[in-house]
Amino acid sequence: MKISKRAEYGLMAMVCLTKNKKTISIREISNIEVIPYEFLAKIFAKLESAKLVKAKHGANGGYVLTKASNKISVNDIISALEGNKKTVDCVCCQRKTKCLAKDVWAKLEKSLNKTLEQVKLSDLIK
Amino acid sequence: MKISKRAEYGLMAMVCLTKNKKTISIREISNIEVIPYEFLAKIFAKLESAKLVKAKHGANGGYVLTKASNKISVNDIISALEGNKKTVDCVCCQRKTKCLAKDVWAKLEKSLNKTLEQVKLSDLIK
DNA sequence: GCATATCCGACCAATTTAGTCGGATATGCT
DNA sequence: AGCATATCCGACTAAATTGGTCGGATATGC
Repeated sequence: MKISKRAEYGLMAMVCLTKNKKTISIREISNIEVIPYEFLAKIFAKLESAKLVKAKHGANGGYVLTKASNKISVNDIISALEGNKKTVDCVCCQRKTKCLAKDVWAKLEKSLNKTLEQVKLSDLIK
Repeated sequence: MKISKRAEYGLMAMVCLTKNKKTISIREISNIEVIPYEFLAKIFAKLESAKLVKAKHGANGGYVLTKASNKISVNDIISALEGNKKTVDCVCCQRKTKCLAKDVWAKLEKSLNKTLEQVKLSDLIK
């Protein structure tokens, strides 16, 4: 039950992006936040395919947010970066044994999403 | 952001224990729930040191709950079994960079605990 | 056309997770 | 007492995941 470095770095980078407003390159973010460059590049690839950021190739290029920072939630970012969507894929369910444990995991995931949904990027730069 | 098999099996086993009321051996639970015996034994070792179950050695031995099933929450079980207490140990905090991300993780953990705390073992056998 | 960017996939090392094995210890039953 | 049945305990291992690296292709501004 741990958040990955990928997600953690991703959030840091997104906050960094929010602060800057302008296009900023991975190289710069990598320097500012002390995140391994290549790793950060992969993170941004995912953020882009989730349409949270937009790339600009070539010199003076980099990334910008696609939306206003108060329209992007932490949940958007985490879900884009965490590979495993489900917190549990319940073994007992696969077995067709009636099991209320499933409901616990569903509830857990729901409350998790809700909590992260409430926090917007704009809340993190104050 | 995934619950471990250890925790999942642990919850299943605890539900099993709740249903039975009497002392039941790991071997039996292992058969009923189709959980590898040796692995389950290790899970129960942890549950015991968290004082959620009590062991009885020797023939006709096994485990029993130490408390009423409505006094044991899913959170008790999960925390006993999940090694990593913190969902994130924030890199930016170690760097003394002011960072509001930390608050997000704290909030996340809090809501997680709260959600799991609300569900008692007794709720899962209805 | 060159420097600066993103893009993309293969690769790798360290850690964690899930599971195994062997044996010690405790206890009920005949 | 002796045996079967339990928990207990630590070392070990295989597979998966995570965090990170490398090389090169593609796009763009100056």
